[in-house]
Amino acid sequence: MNKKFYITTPIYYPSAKPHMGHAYSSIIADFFARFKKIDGHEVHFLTGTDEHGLKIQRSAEKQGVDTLEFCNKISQTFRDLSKTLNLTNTDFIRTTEKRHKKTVQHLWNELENNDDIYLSKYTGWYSVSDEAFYNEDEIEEVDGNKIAISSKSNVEWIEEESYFFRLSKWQKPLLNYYETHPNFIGPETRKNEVISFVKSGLKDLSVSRKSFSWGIKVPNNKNHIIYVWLDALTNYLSALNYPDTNDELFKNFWPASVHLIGKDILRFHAIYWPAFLLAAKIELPSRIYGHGWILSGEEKMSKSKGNILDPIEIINQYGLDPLRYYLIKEVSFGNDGNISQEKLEDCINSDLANNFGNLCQRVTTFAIKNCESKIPKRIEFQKEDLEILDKYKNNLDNIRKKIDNQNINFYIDYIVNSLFEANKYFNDQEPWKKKDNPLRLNTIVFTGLEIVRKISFMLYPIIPNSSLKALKIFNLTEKDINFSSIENNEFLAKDSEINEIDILFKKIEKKND
RNA sequence: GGCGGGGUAGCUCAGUUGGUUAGAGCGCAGGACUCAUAAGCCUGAGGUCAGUGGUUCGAUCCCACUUCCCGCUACCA
Repeated sequence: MNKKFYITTPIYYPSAKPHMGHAYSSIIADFFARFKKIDGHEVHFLTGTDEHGLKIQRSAEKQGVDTLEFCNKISQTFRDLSKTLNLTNTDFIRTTEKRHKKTVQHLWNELENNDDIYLSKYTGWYSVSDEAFYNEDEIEEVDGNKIAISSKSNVEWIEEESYFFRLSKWQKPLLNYYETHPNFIGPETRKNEVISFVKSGLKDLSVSRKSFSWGIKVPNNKNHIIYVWLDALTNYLSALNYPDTNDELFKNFWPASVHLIGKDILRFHAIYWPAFLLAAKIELPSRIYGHGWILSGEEKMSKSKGNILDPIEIINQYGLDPLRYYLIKEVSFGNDGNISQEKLEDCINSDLANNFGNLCQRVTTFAIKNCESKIPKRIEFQKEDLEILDKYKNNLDNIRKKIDNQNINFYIDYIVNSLFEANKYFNDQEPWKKKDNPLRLNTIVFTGLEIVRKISFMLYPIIPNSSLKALKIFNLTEKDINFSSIENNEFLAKDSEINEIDILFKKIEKKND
């Protein structure tokens, strides 16, 4: 039986068009999905859109369009983004789909039957203009009017009937779970935040709303709709056809291997979600990972600052793979990352064009000119050849381990180092001086080609299109890529034709200022 | 305010369970080569590892204080 891997992105809230943060989450998820795929796993990779809630309803009203039509349109832009980013997602779920409603209502019933949901009243100081509730200590009285201290807007006392989830009951089980499953939340600092939050005490959670209608109805009370988070989180299950636990998808892929999310929604994933699952007696996902934000030059991107880097525009200008590579390489995974167009250009020139692209080119061209355009047949490895080739062999398990710990930076640093070594190898061996020694020349060329092939395999999860382009040198295609085969030093078919390839990455001409 | 993380080369960041000359990439300067996208390779410049005090034979790494930055501190997601 194949090993299974189930990874999810957040489902995106389509109240606005996709931005770099969405692109980042998706690209990273795709990286893991592709890596696991070439490492022999059966992969389920889910992304989608979260389409309920007051904000969506209002946005649609504002534009005077039907709410579902509004969602259809914006959800499509996210579907398009998946294409643009070349994601290998195996499904795309929308919370407005029937399959999802069915699952959410089933889960609701489970929770209610287990006495984890009860009907009560929600009370609090509400500001209509802020759309927010405030605590007693966040308001003050001025001229007999209650106002919110932070925004100075009027607040009114609201009492609304609401269903509650007994979150408080799960405080101890959650803490216990965190302790017995130290890898449940990553990275470590986020885990600490979550734990300290839970330790500070959990109140029951209001899980229904009466004030608006755009959502999934509470099964036995049509006046209420289900709180968006209980709704949204459930997508990870509905995409596997839960509650049909005999369904192949569910049997194969639950519990999820990784829910990849941004740090801003960690609480919902690391506290509410596991609490819901515990209450419904469903197994918990293996890992929740909250990555950082993508910032533009130290600041959050904002229109007024004019520092927005729109993923689509960047891709149109530089291409997809450079963006994928840059985001994965330059952002220290787990932390916030500062990106800039200038750094992106530097990265393209030094890493992709000069280092990887040029390596492919120099080795290939040399082989074409000196080995009759064929992969050398007669070779005899020497110490220095095996030294560089065997290094890969000895690192595969280590790389797998690092990937399972989401240590993306290790992975890409390993590749970059390999590129330096490869270029150095070719330099030191000086095959252009070995024209009177065909055996040696052939061996060096073969070794060079093997290295290009190994590195191209490793680069596939990061820059799939470029990797495949490079592999055309050897007539290799996607189905040939196999991570384990990196330890094979004689993978390439000897005596087979070598193809000339176009330049992989064009250098960016930088402006002089 | 409380809890947590952090301040390391011009820039982005690693690292040290305390031990002789503190690392990488980019950028910068010089050199040898020429297969290659004037790419690659070699060498070098550049840091009082935020500050002060303490523990220690010895601290960038441990402790205390100071200072600056950031995150979390429940129902907008």
